[in-house]
Amino acid sequence: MTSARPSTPQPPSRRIAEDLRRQIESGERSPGDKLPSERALAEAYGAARNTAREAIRILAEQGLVTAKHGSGVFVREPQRLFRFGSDRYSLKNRETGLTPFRLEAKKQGKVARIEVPSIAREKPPVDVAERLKVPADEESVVHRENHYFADDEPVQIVSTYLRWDEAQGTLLMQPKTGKDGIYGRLEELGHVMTRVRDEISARMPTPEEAATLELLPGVPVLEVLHTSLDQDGIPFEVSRYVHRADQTGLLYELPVE
Amino acid sequence: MTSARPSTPQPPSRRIAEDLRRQIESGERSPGDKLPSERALAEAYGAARNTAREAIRILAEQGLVTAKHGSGVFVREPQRLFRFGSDRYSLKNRETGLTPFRLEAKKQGKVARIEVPSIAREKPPVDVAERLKVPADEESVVHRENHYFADDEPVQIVSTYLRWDEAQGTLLMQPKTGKDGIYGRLEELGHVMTRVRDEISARMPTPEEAATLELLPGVPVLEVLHTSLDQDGIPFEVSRYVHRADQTGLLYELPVE
DNA sequence: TAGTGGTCTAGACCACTGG
DNA sequence: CAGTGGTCTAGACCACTAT
Repeated sequence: MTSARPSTPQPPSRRIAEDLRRQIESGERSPGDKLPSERALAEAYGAARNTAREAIRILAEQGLVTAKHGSGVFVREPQRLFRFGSDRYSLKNRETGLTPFRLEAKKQGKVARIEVPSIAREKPPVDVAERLKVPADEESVVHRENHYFADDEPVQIVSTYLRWDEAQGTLLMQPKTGKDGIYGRLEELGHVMTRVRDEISARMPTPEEAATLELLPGVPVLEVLHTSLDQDGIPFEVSRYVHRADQTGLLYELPVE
Repeated sequence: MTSARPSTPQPPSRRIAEDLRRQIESGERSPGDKLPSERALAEAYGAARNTAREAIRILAEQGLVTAKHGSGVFVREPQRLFRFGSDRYSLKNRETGLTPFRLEAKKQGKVARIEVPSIAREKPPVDVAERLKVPADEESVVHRENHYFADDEPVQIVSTYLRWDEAQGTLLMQPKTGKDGIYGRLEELGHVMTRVRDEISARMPTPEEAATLELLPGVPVLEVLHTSLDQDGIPFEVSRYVHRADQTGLLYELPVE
C-alpha cells in the first residue's frame, strides 16, 4: 500500500522542473538545446501553461536555462571564466605595458575595451570613506567609474575612489592617466603600493547593474572592495569591482604565515 | 496630453516592484517591515493578484524582501557578514586551539557546531583531481564532507579531498582528527603548508545546497576551490567551500610584488 | 505569418501562521 | 479562526523571432 517514496509529493511545477533538470544534468539535453515550448510542456504534463512556465522559471533561477523571447528556452552554455588574480596589482605586470584586464583578455583571445563614463568629485559611500579614511559627509573623493568590455560584451564595472586633495588638478582627473595608469601617478605622489586588502562578497545585481552588464536572470555578481595601502600603511586608493559571476572568477595565490 | 516620461511604459508588475523598491531604498520601509499583502497590493494598483505577486517575486530575486508563508512579505534585514580571511590557514591561529571557524563564530558571539556527515574513499571530481594531481578515474581520494553551523544555522559546506594512499588507516579517516586537525596530521606526513591557491566564484545554489544551507530564494553562494601546497610545491589537500553569500564574505590581505 | 516567450485576468483551493 | 503566501487553471493579448 505504502507507495515508493513520495515523502513530500512535489507540486507539478517542481516535478516538471526536476524532470528537465535531470535531463540536462544527464546530458540528455546539451548546452544550446532548445527545450519544449511552454505550451508543449503544459500539454505533455496535463497542466496549465502557467505551471510549465513556473517550472522554467525555477530552472532559470538556478542558471540552467535561458529564455529567448520569441525564440524558445535554451540550455545555458557553460561560460569560460575570466580570472582576475591576486597578481592583478603586481608591479611585474607593468613591464608588459598592458593593464591586467587587457592582459587577461589577450589570454582569452578577446579584444578589450575600457570606457570611462564619469570622473567626478563626490561624497564617498560610507564603506569607502571608512577604508580610505576620509570624511563621508564632504566631497572628499574623486570617483572614477570604468566599464570593461571583452569583444564588446560587458564584463565588469569598476568604481575607483581617490582623495580629492591629492587628485585635484592632476592626470588622475583625466580619462587618460598616462604611463602605468593611476598607480603610476599615485607613486609620483609618494604612494608605493605595498599591501592590498580585498573584501569579497556575492549578491544579486541591482537593476542598473543587470542592465549595464547585460545580465540574464539568475546570474549573481561578485563584488570586491579593494584597498591599496602604501609603504606607511596608509590607504590611498579604494575600488569597488562588480564582476558578472557567470564569466568571472577570482584567483588568490599567497604564502602562508 | 503627452504624459511625463514613459520612455518605456513598464508593465504593471515592474511598476509595482519599482514603487516598492524606491520605498525600501528611501527608508520609507525599514528592514523587518511587513509589506502590504499580495491581495492588498493588487487592489491598490487595480491589478490581479498574480500581477502583484510577480512584483514581489522581482524584489525577492534581488534579495530585497523575503516571503514568509502564512505570515507576510518582509523587507530583508541586512545580515552581519561572517568573514573568512586569508589568514584562515595561518599557523598562528593554532595557538588559540580553535579552528578558524570557531574563532570567527566566537567573534560574532555565536556558538559554532561542526558536523561530519561523511568520510569516504571516492573518485575525485575532475577539477579536484587536476589540482591534487591524482587520477580522476580511480578511487584515489578520501572525501571528508563537513557542515558548519553558527547558532544552529548552516553557514557553509566544506568538502575536503586528501590522497587515499596518505590518509588510509590514519586519523584522517576519522571524524576527530586530533590536535591541530587535518593540517596537524598532514604535517606529520611531511607536508608543511607553504602556499595556498584559492579560486573563487559565485553562482546560484543547487537545490541540494539550497536545502542544506536553508537558503532563501535569491541568495547566491560563494564557492572557493582551495589548494594547499607544501614546502616542495606539492599539492596535498584540496577543499571546496560553499558559503551562503548573504552571511559570508571573504577577506584577502596580501603583500604586493 | 506561425510559433515563441512575456504579461495579465479572475477566479480557485491548499498550507501555514498567528491570535 | 481569519489572513497570509504557494500553487494552479483556462483563458487572453502583446512583443519578438524566425521563416
